[in-house]
Amino acid sequence: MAWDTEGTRRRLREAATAEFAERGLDGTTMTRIATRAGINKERLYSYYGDKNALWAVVLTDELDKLASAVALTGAGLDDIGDFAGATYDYHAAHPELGRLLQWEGLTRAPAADVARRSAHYREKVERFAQAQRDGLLAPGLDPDHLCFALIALAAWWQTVPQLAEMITGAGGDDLDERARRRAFVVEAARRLASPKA
Amino acid sequence: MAWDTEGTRRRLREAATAEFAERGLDGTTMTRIATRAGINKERLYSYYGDKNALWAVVLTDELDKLASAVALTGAGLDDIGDFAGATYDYHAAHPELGRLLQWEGLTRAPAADVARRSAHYREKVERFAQAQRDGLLAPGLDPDHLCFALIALAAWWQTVPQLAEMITGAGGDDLDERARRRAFVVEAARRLASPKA
DNA sequence: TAAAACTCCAACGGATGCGTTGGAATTTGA
DNA sequence: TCAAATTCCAACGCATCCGTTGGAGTTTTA
Repeated sequence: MAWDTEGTRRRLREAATAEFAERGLDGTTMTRIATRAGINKERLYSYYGDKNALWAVVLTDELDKLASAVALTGAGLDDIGDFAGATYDYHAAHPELGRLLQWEGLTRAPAADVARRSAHYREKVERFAQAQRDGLLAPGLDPDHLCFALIALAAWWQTVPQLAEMITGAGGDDLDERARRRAFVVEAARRLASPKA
Repeated sequence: MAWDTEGTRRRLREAATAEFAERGLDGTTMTRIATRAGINKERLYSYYGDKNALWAVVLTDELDKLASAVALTGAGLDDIGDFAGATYDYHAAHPELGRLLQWEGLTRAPAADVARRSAHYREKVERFAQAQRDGLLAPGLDPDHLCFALIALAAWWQTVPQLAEMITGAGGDDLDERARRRAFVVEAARRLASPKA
């Protein structure tokens, strides 16, 4: 059997991503990661250093995936709805990233990649502002707050799934409920941003 | 010095609330709680059992405080706005609750006090449904999803403060920004629920 | 063929945390 | 006055985890 060092690295990284998303930095043990990957613990340390370094690698990787995933194309009402829907879809399909960011936020650690993420969001806000000036979106709403609210609508479900289940009576694994939630998110985004009313 | 068992209980509970909100269930140590309260660890165990039981007590307490601070009186458009505003105010003034709920959301443990919390929310949802039938709220929106979205709008700021700061460019300790956020939440809630449009 | 790189395995030292225990003060109430 | 309750203190047994180490196979490369 030929060596596959890159495969070993990848399997370790994937196992670490899953474990970190599941249990956070504190709750994850290096032994569990190695066992999950089916690789010896010694390899884990020799490739990735200590636990904190591994955490940084995992988070940076997932942020890169996010950066190249969701885009805001136009700035009309339809685009707003699409954006909210796509964001909801991404979080529903990739709950690991949301969970990783939550763990990061709760541990009061300085957020990773602040500059790039800030620029990313400011570009979206500026697009909203322009759309407002063009009369495509409701005037009187702060575009930054609107942007933030759209993300809230899309991400809140994954953030407090227990609360979502208590209120709706169904879990996020229920496909029908998931579709209803998505439809609500899109409709709510449109109502929020609509220039009428 | 006279005994003050109730004070001892309270100090332990308050210390536990602060520590749990700060570090979560796993990250918190019983020794830290006792030290923070200035009370011996043995008292902590004799009063509250083990760590999980203490966690449940803390969470139930904080949810009770929220429930008695934020009431949904009527079901008209103004009441919806007031409800959203009051919820925002409470979370802004008591960020611990949001953090506790977030920790709970991240640990896959079954939520504490599910029955009572579910009943509490279902009562609100039912009120929304009735208001819809009366034509006071927008038809076509699932009342449970609407209820969930209102909480999202109010709580999301405290949940991901780093994200809020990246998007708005100001922190939650900025009083002007805080007022703008509150105004946005109230307005957004009204736009969401409004029967017009 | 020989050296270098990769992998597995078992076990260690040090640290931390949970929950408990035994003992000794102090205060309360009968 | 005396028993019960409250508090503090120090330490224990047990478990877990981190990060490392020494040794032994296997595969590649030179």
